[in-house]
Amino acid sequence: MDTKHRILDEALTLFSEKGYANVFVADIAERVGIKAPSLYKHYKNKQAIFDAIIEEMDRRFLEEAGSLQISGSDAAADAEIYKHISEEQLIALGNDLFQYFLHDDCTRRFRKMLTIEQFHDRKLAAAYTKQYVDDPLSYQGMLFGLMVSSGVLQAENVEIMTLHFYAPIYFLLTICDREPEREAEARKTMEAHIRQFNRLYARDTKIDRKQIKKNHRGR
Amino acid sequence: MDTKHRILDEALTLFSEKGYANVFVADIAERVGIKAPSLYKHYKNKQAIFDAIIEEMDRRFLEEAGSLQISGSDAAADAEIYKHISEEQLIALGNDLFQYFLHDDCTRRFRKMLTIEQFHDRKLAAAYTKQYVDDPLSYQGMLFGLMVSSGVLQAENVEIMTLHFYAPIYFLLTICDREPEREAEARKTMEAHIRQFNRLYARDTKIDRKQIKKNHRGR
DNA sequence: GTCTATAAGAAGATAGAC
DNA sequence: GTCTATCTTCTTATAGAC
Repeated sequence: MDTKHRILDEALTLFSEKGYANVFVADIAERVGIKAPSLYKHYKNKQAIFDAIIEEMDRRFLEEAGSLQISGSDAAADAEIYKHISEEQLIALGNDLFQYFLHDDCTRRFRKMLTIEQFHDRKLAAAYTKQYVDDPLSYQGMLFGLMVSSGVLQAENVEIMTLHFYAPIYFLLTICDREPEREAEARKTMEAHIRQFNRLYARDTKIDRKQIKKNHRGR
Repeated sequence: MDTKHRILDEALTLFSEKGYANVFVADIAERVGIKAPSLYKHYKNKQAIFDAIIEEMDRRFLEEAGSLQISGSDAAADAEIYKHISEEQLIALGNDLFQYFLHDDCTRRFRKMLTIEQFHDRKLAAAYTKQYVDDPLSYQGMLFGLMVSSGVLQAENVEIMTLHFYAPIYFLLTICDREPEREAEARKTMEAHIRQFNRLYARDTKIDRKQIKKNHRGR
């Protein structure tokens, strides 16, 4: 990786941990293995580094069109799978989504950076909402629409169904960003969430009430 | 309000908008109507102002024991209401919860401040998780437990049911913190969320499938 | 492209008068 | 308790040699 790109990488790491204002140009330079003044040969100033990160990630998201997709592959392929999805497949895909958001180092650091900087100006607020609210809801809403059409799931309101699927995942994600040691717990909760979600919305599953009572006592 | 307290108030406003590092002692002083050096007669340094805010809010939350309670009143009273809750009551209480979190100026600014500073150290991360994750889930979980016991609602897993109730509300709240102009939309979504939540978990409501199809076409 | 030296300016904090 | 003046330190950024 060339110096210009390594600067962005190290800056993103630092910005995502301490926030823009608490990171000094010298800190970034040190991690790259150069002195601060050398950095100005690559970027006009500190703000230009931040802007370059935003631009780079914008480009990346557009390229992949993937951060919002459950499977990460293309929409047409997803659509076919989702028309006949099983509970286990739904869980697997929820896990993939979680895995991607949490363990792709770039998306994780970028999300944390946006979390810290989201109130700084309207552009960053809009970027956050697009990445983590509107785009995921729109893409997943399309998939759930397919599932309802094909009769796998049923709902009064598909948008709310999508919210019921995504909001808990988002919620658990923010916990892991803040306290990574809670990841195992969050993963278990997410699996239980998706199972219960699937049963609530499944077309033909009748809930066995005796089973419910038994589970209840067992805990 | 005395100067000492006005300093905290103005500092909280600034910290919640710009983050600790981007707020200068002179900014706080100016809003209070004094000069920066005068401020040091009230607090040892800038950090002490931040710490005092955290302490003050801790004290406030303990006193009210209220940020986590759906109704804001005491738990015993809530419990009685919730044993026989109707859909409209559930919505009303969701609205109250939303109203409180968004429009109590102190809690809103404090939440935004913690959002910005949550990655700064483990104490702040823990404070965030306690306030906006564990305490609400614990309190609301207790209420939903009552509702299940009394037979108003049913669920395989009450903790997940609570997550299904709270996570969408939390999600909508973060949208409003970031982009207040989306509040009206968020309130509508929240009402639809609670209605659908109630129907999904209601004990005796059979979903009318013809009605679903009709609604679906109608949109 | 990287370095050393350094300028320029900001921001936190103190001294001491009133 | 509030002010003006000032100190100190830190941080960004530039100049200019190699």
